Amino acid sequence: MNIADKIQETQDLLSTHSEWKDRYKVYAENLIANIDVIKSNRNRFNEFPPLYFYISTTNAKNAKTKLLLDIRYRGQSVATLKVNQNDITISTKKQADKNLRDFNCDIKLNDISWREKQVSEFRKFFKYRDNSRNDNDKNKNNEEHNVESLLLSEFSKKKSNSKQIKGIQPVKMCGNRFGMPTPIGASDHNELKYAKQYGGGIDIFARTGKGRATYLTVIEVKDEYNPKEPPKDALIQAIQYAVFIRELLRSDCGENWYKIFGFSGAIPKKLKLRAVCAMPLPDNNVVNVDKSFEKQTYQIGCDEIECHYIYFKYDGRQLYDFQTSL
DNA sequence: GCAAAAGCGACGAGACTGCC
DNA sequence: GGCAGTCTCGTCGCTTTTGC
Repeated sequence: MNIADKIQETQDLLSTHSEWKDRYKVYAENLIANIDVIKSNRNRFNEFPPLYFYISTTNAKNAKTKLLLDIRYRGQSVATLKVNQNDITISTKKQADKNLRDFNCDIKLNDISWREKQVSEFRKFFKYRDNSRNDNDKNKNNEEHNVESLLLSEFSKKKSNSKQIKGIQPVKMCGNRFGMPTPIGASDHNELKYAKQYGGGIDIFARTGKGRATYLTVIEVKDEYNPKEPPKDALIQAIQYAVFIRELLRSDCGENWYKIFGFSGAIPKKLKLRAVCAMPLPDNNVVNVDKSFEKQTYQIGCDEIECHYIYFKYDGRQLYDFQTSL
């Protein structure tokens, strides 16, 4: 099946199952209603790399009375932050076992105040820890989460002279990292499924470009170069998610989502979305990596999807030597 | 408890296309 | 073809956090 067929297949799937339209309409209304409360609560404390805040659609929806943020290290949840009118507390109840197993962290926090000394020790522990995980890990997904997290940090930089790729900013929810959900499962490259609220999340959702030429960009991340799963497979997955974003923006609640994604104007008549595969290349430079799809475009009605790649080197700790068509 | 460093919002300049 | 509109990026100054 070629890419145009994959796009058509995704569109057909989304029009056959229209359940998502109402659901995403309600999500958008809830998110917009809570933006002020999330922002004002979020302003009460700083982020502390290499720990980062993540918010889910569910927590954003319930933020009115209590804001819950997931604190992640290398993309893995290590604590939960609770913010309400009276206090800011942090807990590792759910994560303590894995914190010890994966990172040798034995600091347990039991819903204690954010300003306690123990909490600053918890932050310090991760700040001065070598950016790696213990070897007993059976779950390979974690490497992908780390690459994803490192890419997000890289893309979030504001000073252009320290950025590997200029003109890119992740879509965030009031300053928090945010996994954009979709109602489709595209992770099995053989079969696309409609998955209701259990669909795949977009690995990295960003705005790329400058000025008027700023486009929403779906980035599918892989943690290694695997000939059995070539860049084009990851690209197709990104395209399928981009088709969903296109359908979402062209639905009743599209204008709301466009605002949530960081734009202040109206949705352009001709909307351009970008789909990107991002993956590390092997060290030995032996692989003649596929760039054939660079800047290829596919029409969906008046709109279009443009294909790109981001390749880089990854040594298990950091990313370097970026190459991109963006 | 205080000074230095880091985080972060506000605002304006620069960049760059979409639309008339 | 040109300019208005709308982004990213740079700078500034305030706030939070760290380190001693």
